[in-house]
Amino acid sequence: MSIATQEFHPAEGRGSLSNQVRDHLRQRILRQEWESGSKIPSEFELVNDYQVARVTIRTALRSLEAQGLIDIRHGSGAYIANFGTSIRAGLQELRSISETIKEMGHRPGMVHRKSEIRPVMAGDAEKLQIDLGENILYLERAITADGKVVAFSYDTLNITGLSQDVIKKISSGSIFKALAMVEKHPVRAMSEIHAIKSAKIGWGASRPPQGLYLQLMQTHFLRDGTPIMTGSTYFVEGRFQFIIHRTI
Amino acid sequence: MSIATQEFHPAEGRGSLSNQVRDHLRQRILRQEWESGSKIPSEFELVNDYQVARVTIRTALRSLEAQGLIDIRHGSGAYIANFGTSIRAGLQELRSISETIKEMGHRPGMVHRKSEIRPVMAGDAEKLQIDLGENILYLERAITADGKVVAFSYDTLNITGLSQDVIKKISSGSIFKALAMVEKHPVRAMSEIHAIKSAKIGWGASRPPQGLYLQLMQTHFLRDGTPIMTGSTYFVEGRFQFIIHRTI
DNA sequence: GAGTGGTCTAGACCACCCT
DNA sequence: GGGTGGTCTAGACCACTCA
Repeated sequence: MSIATQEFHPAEGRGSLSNQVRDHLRQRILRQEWESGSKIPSEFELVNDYQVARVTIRTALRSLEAQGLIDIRHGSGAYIANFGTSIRAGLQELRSISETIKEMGHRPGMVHRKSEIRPVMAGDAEKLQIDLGENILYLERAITADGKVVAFSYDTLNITGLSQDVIKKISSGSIFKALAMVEKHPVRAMSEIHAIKSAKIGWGASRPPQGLYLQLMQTHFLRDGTPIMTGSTYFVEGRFQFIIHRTI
Repeated sequence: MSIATQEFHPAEGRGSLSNQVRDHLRQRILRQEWESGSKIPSEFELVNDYQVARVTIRTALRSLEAQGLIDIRHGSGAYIANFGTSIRAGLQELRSISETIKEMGHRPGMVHRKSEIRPVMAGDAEKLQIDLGENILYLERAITADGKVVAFSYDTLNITGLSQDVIKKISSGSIFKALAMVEKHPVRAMSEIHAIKSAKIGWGASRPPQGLYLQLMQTHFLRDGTPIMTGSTYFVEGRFQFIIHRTI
């Protein structure tokens, strides 16, 4: 009948309505409002609860299915999927890694190893659509869960137009949060996926001995299509479960 | 104005209308009806050309964007993306690998190394939702492009209810084609993605010396939700370009 | 300001599951 | 046959781009 655990208040500037519904439902799922394997309310019930069109509910549900959180069965309903305690992420969704780690019940962390402003290199200049010689911000970071490294990230940011204050925040804290402050939230990314084994990637004590990673080579874009960041994130094989729901 | 290169005839049994439109547009793109970087017709023009609703056109275009074939810019239009000659595949789309290789202008091939009927093992029984002791079809295949191996595949098929004839076809030719004959087309798959390095994977002369692969551990499902096949495909790192379009 | 893509709505019809 | 998901339509309004 009613929306449990917490009210739903569609808000300005929090993304599309369907994404707001999706995020609300995701929280309800991750807080275990429904047991694993059990059925969530039907689309018609959700339409009533959230007071939105059915297509909007469906878009949200499809997205949750792509994240591996629910399993939709034609003519029957949508069921909570099994997703133990491993940190699971749907690949087609652009989300903060730290946010995902937190939602999955682990303690996220971030260690900045290097952050420097220097002229852009040729390949990155093309990807960021800026002129050679312009300054960029280069970052090397490690992302941790419960103190253990899950990924190493090497990124190049287009900082033209950003204030010193914002650049400082990016260099020390969360990139996404700092960019959000100045309305420069990345909304999409094109990624290439590779397997890589190298002893040159990463640093520190919790660097995996075998040096095996799932590499996401990506460029992030703002709403207006401007590239804002390009680089590679190396996920330590086995510490992060990437899933993908494939359809015809 | 009109639909170039070839007529569009929506047909029964060829999937949803939006997928038919998507496939028709994909062919037009891959046949280079438009130059790289140039603009394709607007949504309103396509609505007129294909005589379908705008939402249907949009669904098709979004799918092509996810495949990395076009680049959609708000307020401006959809443009043909750059995708050289490398074999590129969008991960979220469930397609025949051979079909993708062919469409990208290469010569696909398949080498069956092993195919045997034997009792199912514990892990696979659970994934295929069948009882322990039931017979399955186990396959080991190599997928080639221009004679060079791009992937090794180890799969277990649920063959309950399949005729000897169909099983024989599966064992020697294309799984998808054989299953399509008996209306058992897989329509979706849940995949886990891993990086793996192992000398035990693959066989033959064109096995990569470094043994580095992108592993897709997947289970395929029929339209009614029944699992039909489970297994792993190991893509030789560097010979297949997997991309993914990520959005908020 | 005209053109274009982004999103949402309300309603319709169909296919499928279950009892 | 009633409930549920899958798809499509027609129309609306908004945000963005570009001349």
